[in-house]
Amino acid sequence: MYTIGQVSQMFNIPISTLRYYDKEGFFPNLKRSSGIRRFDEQDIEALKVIECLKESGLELKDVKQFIKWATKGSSTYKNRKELFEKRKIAVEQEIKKLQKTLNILEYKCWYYDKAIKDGTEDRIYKMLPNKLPPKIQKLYDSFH
Amino acid sequence: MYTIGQVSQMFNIPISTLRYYDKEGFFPNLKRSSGIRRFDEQDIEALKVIECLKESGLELKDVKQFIKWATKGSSTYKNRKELFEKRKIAVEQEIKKLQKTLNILEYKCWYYDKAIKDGTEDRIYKMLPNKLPPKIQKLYDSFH
DNA sequence: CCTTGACATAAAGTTAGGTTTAGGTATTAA
DNA sequence: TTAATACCTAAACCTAACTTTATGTCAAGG
Repeated sequence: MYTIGQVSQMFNIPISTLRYYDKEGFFPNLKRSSGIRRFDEQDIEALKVIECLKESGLELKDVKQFIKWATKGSSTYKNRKELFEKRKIAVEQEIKKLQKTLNILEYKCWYYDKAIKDGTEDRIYKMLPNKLPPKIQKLYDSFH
Repeated sequence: MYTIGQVSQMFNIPISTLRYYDKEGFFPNLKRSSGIRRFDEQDIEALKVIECLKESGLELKDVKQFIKWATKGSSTYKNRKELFEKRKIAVEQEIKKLQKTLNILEYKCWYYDKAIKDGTEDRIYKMLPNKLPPKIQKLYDSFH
């Protein structure tokens, strides 16, 4: 049995966050003695689940939904799988988008590196795209 | 010369967003005739810059800083490069984190796929980590 | 003359996931 | 006895990038 302060230390999560999770209903079985929260193994397990699902990029409302399904047992495996499947597709798209972003940034870095060396941007502006270094041209093409 | 409605259509950006950008000072040279905003080529160029920098994942306050530097000329190439360099490193880290997230999600998908096939999670719980399929074991190890 | 539509403003609302504040209780140590 | 801790609550605040709302101006068309 742990107090909120102990759980906070064990998981390195602010007390305010634990209270917030409680208020949001993430510890359906949390007990109290004379008003003070007492976290038992079940509550600690619930917290581990929250942490893990947050790690996988789920929003809290999805975590909540997942917990509901999990307490309903084996009839909800499909729902749970679909939840992760959807999130997986979203993450794959996020990664793709960030890789495009990275191309832009690498181009920008090259651009200003050259501007610094030349002392001016003029020579870059006058450069035809097909005269760019091959690697840079690839970057350039990837977002134009 | 364009009205706000025309610009909104040309760029597919809500009118409210354009007004917001204006209020935030992103169109330092925007003219008005009898109270109505008139966007000229310069303002359109400014908007293109905003769009491009937002594409590269910069926050509006960084976009603002960049514009300030850009109007100061060649003496700020270094500042501008550093801005992109920093953002580049941040994006690389975001991608790494998402790839870890993806590993968790792929594991979860495998897990529930198997639970659906078995009709129960029990057999997975009893499975030793070194008895997992090699690909799944790799995923599992990557976040444990 | 009246309505429609495009423009304008200021201020409040939205979202998520908390954090901070103000005020109160209960136990314990000096 | 009083001071320090650790706990409690409700409600306000935070960030970013907008969006919505309420209200108003102005010109053209029927």
